[in-house]
Amino acid sequence: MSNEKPNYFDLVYQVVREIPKGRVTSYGTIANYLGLKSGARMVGYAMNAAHTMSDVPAQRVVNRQGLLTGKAHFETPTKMQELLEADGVKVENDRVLDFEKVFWDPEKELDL
DNA sequence: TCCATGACCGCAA
DNA sequence: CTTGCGGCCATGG
Repeated sequence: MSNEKPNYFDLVYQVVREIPKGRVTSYGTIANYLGLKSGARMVGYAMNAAHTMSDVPAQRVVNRQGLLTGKAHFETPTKMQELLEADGVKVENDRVLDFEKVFWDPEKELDL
């Protein structure tokens, strides 16, 4: 029988893990890359579960505006910003600076 | 088993 | 220009 259980969570983790250091992406971008046009919500939900994973840099995943919407879900509300700055991404007022420059598009950069 | 919510995004009025 | 609503999958009570 086809046990094809497409765990979208796992798919999201895989993409997030491929995010290069110093780069960030958005939920919708990942969702779109996986084929979930409007499944951005589930991507964010997957990040919530990603807390149990250590290989999933959820701090590199922000919303479409570059706002650290999920910073409140980290160990500390400032942990996300700290991690991003540690990666070389500058954050100001819970927002990623030069978001367009650090933006990472899997379809363009990972698509080989 | 059913209902409601969630780290979102896109479109319409 | 701003505001409001629907849609996607999964989890919890």
